[in-house]
Amino acid sequence: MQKAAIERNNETIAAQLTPVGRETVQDRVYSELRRALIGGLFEPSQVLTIRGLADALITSTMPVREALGRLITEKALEALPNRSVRVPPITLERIDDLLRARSLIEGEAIALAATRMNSRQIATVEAMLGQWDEMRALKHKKDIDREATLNQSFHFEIYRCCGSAVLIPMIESLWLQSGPCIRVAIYAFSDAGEVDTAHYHRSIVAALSRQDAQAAREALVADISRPFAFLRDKLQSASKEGLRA
Amino acid sequence: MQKAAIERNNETIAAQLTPVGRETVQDRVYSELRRALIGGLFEPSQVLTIRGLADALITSTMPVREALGRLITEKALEALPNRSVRVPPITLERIDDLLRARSLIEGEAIALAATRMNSRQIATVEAMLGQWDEMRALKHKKDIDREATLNQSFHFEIYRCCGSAVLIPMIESLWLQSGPCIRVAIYAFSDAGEVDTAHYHRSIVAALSRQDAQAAREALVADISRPFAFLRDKLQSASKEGLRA
DNA sequence: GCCTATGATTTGTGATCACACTTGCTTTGA
DNA sequence: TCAAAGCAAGTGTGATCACAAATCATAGGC
Repeated sequence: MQKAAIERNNETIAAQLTPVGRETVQDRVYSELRRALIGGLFEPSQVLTIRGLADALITSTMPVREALGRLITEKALEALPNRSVRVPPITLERIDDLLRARSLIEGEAIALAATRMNSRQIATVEAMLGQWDEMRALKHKKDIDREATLNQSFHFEIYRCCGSAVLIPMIESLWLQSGPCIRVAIYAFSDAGEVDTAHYHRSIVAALSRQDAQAAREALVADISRPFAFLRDKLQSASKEGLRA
Repeated sequence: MQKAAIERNNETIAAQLTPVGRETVQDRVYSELRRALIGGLFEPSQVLTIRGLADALITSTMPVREALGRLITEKALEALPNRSVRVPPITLERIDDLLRARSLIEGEAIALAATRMNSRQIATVEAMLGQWDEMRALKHKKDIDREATLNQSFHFEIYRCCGSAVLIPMIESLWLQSGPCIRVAIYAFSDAGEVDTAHYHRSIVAALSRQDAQAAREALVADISRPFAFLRDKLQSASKEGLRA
């Protein structure tokens, strides 16, 4: 019987080869736009055009328009009555609204994670803490993008442990929505001698490692509140300036 | 100066005319599919094809594929690795997951609404309660669709008062995701002599009218838990049957 | 000089076509 | 008789075209 031998042969080949994956152009465009939005590459109120993005990404309009449609439904972008699309502007109400939603949902996610993380998973996030300190020690000209990426990985590594397939996409949507706002705040931070972010992360990890859900939630809320509060103050003083002028 | 007169004239005309709206085909397709999903017209695990839907809706494939893409990003539909799309199947984990998320977010929304609703808004939902009783009294062959629609209006009328532009789309997404599950439960309910839904709604309105956020939240959670719990039991006994067979 | 109207350009939307991949059935060969 | 190869129908994806609406610029009139 040849069959079993052929089967075995195929299996050894399969073990050595890594699946090639069949990502569509649309998926790549979508991911790229997500990355740009969370990273704050687009500024609030900026208008995006299908053809402009298609040219920038070197594709046709088709994948771009579908990606834009998806981003609009998750409120990462906004469809104006003129049918043009822009990244949502920052308002005081929106900042408070986003912060409340993020505290609620990410708080719930981390509380769940606190009761479910095993020691290996905790070790992973602890290692990321180390990475963070390391980068900080080197202090190579404040690489904001790397810091932001690491921060994102840190949070989502934890959220993934909550075991909820419903909450995680919602958190991603919230990050997408708050991305442009946060980036504005981060830049302002970096000018105004920022406070120690690592401190909050350390208390999060500490709470997780002793399975203290409530403490983890509180530490997380403190962590994500900081840039929002900063941005809030900045916006309020700016609007006062505007009134005075 | 004619200008002011013309302006006035235009305004009086504008006051009499109702905006015609420029809904695109894509929007209509999207709304229609949403309605179908929340209403449970599609059953869990059912596969949907672009061309099939386009034929059913009498349009081309273009609006349909964009609408499907949007529904996939909000997890109302599921993209299989084969690139075909289906409505997500029901599992026990998913039921618990959805119920937890809905309790959390809709609970927060109603708690916010409880502190913000004015007497006119409360009167509106009270009136809906009356409508409900009325329909119930007539008892015309248990019009499940009308009941479901009224139930949806009742809930969203309240949620709209929470004043959060972030929470409401999330709630809509959750209804979209739980629509197919709920419908299965509702049908089972109607077979198994259902309990009094109106009771829960009455206690919700009572809590709202005395601005008791905590009581409103609890009543709401009890209301939305019921079909989920029912479905959960049904699924568990079904899987036991499956094992026995 | 400022406002209004007319034209050109840009932009989103929908339809159609071409292509690649999947799926299911039929046929063929051992 | 059964399994594998091959063929055909179906399906998603991306590109291009046609059209309508919006935006912008320029010219004309008060």
